[in-house]
Amino acid sequence: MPELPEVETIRRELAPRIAGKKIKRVVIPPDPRGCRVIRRYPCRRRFLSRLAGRTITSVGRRAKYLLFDLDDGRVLILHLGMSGQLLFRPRSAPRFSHTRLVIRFAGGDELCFVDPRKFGEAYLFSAAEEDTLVNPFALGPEPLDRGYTASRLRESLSGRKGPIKAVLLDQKVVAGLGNIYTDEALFRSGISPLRPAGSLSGEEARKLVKSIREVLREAIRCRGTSAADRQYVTTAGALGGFQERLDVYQRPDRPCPRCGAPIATTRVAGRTAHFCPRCQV
DNA sequence: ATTGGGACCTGCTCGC
DNA sequence: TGCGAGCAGGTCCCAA
Repeated sequence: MPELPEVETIRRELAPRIAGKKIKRVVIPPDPRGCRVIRRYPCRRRFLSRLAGRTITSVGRRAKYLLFDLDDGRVLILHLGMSGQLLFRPRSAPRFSHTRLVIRFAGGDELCFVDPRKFGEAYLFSAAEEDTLVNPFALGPEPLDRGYTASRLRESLSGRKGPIKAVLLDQKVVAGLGNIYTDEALFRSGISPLRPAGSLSGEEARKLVKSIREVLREAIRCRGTSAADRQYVTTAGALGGFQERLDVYQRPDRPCPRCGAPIATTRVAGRTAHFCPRCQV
């Protein structure tokens, strides 16, 4: 499940390889069952023809979204959804199954968007839209930005009665966290995923922000988490490394690394939450 | 306004 | 061995 560290890893790999490259053509392979990868754009043909001939000037990231800035002022935005992979390779290689979108570059390389579960999304915003829709996805603050502080977090938690994990998963509150890193950050800060969000003390909010930042930075250093299903890979198809360092995520019944109690699971906001029932209160 | 749950998807695992 | 049920979850949408 690509979350902030996985998307950032992909961005860092991609930027030096494709910045300055010219797009020859963008292709959507035929899919008899239909594919809705292009979102909020009225015409598929127009979407594709607008990209042909453009040069990618830089590759950015906002939360879990990859931003490809184009030389005409537009920006191509990709979200990997649940199962999305972006694979960079020579065009001569045989096409992967579940390929939803292919960006072919002048010179022969291509970037393949492979996405079995079809939750991935592609957007094309114009310069004018960028001006007016500064934040088209209503995303909250980036947790790794300097301006992201405990008081900022506490402000957004105040009065909220929902479980803290559900609130952290809300991209309007803080942008870029998913199921893996909310579990890991809550474990590190000793807070139960079920705690009412508004009940966190200032000290707990401080610890939580510190844990969120630490776990995200470590995961980026490890090039992301390839969990049990191995759905996340880097642009070269390599696995990440942070799965070796997970304390609680996908470790039910295994001993808590801090106290040895068996890791428990529960259901929060429709997802499985993993936590230590002794350390996290 | 906030919160919970279903829909969207497909591949995989599990139990019978 | 085969089959269906259940599960995985990021985001959107609707209802309470």
